Amino acid sequence: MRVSRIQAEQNRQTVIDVASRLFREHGFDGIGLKDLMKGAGLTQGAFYKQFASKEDLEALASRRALEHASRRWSDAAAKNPKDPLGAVIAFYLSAGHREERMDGCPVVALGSDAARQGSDVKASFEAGIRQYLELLGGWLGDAHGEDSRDKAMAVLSTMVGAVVLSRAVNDERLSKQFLQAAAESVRTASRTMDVQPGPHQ
Amino acid sequence: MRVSRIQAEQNRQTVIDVASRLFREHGFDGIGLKDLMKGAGLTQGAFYKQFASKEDLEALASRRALEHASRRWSDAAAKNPKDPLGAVIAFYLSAGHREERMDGCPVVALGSDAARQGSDVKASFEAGIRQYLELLGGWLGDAHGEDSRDKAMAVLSTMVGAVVLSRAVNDERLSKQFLQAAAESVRTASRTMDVQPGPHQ
DNA sequence: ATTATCTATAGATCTATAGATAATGC
DNA sequence: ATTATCTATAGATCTATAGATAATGC
Repeated sequence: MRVSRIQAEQNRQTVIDVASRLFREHGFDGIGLKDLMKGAGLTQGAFYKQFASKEDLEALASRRALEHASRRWSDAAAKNPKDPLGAVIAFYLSAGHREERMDGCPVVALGSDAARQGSDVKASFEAGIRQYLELLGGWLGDAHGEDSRDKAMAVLSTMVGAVVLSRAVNDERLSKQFLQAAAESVRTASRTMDVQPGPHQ
Repeated sequence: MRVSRIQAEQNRQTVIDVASRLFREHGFDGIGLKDLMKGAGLTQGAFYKQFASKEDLEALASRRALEHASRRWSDAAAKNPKDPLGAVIAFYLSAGHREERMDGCPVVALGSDAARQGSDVKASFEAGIRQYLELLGGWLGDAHGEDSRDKAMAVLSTMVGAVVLSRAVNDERLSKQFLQAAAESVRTASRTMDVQPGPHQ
């Protein structure tokens, strides 16, 4: 029954990957250890040799999910260096992203849940959110410092909120409108920054 | 053990009120029927004479929570008719609202959870969200129709996203910045509307 | 007679632990 | 000898139902 240390480590990574997807799909409280382990091809008994508790895995899986998410932003930006923000908006505020809860942004999928969790889970979210902000700040006119950071925070808020709202309603038309209105608003806000240095300095 | 029809109806309403708060605090999956009923001073056995299922109560409690929330917006606006949007922003994007998960905006507290629920819960959210939009639209320059609706959707997205993000991080400073940056952004967006009719029309 | 609520329970599931097993790593 | 995983289980909790009880409503 025992496997090699390398295999064990790979199993551990698989569990984290699987959990990062299944937590997004079902919520932290919506899926049990048995099904999480089954998703990685293991049984529940193997869990506690790898993780201290379910909460431990929640924090690790959140970190993993947010790392993937910000890498996705970087990748989209790299493919469209002329308009990195536009590239990110194009997929983030799309119906496709709205539908892929399991692989989509973890802030949208688990943001309400994260607010109820302990500081380990929140630390994972905070690290990922800071990464989002760093990327956005770089695309929103980098000379202004404070100002571009505030703008990045407002833009991230708009993006996250729009997808949360688009997933919380039944009406496809209304749902789509949230995504489109947010995209329009973010584009306008970023253009305003380019043209006009703003009140600060 | 039997109570009057009037008392029974009041008990039912109490259960819905209690659930609207406890679901926001713990999530739909984070609290059981036993504790929900105990919160209303009843036992679990009384539940199924009043509600068809837990999901049924989830939908009713969501509707109740959103009704209270949009009434709170109306009340804040009524107390400050010169600047209704400013009044709503002042409490919605405050540290106080961030802390009161149990009584705060249900879209923030349960938005991620709602995305995983059935169409009854989503219908409750949709109705409440439409009410939010109607209020916002009225405060964002009413002559433009389509345009003010898009603006309302973007503003609501920013507000919801900012509070979700402010609750998902440990760092108080970062958390507060999300609220402040969103407030600044929404104020700017609403001012832009007043001064300038926009590209449409 | 009806019925809102109670106690009790069925049956499933949850997190976590214990002990067995079999392959690794020394 | 160590240990990653397995089966099995403890003890708690979950949703939902059954039957008893006692007060209402006719």
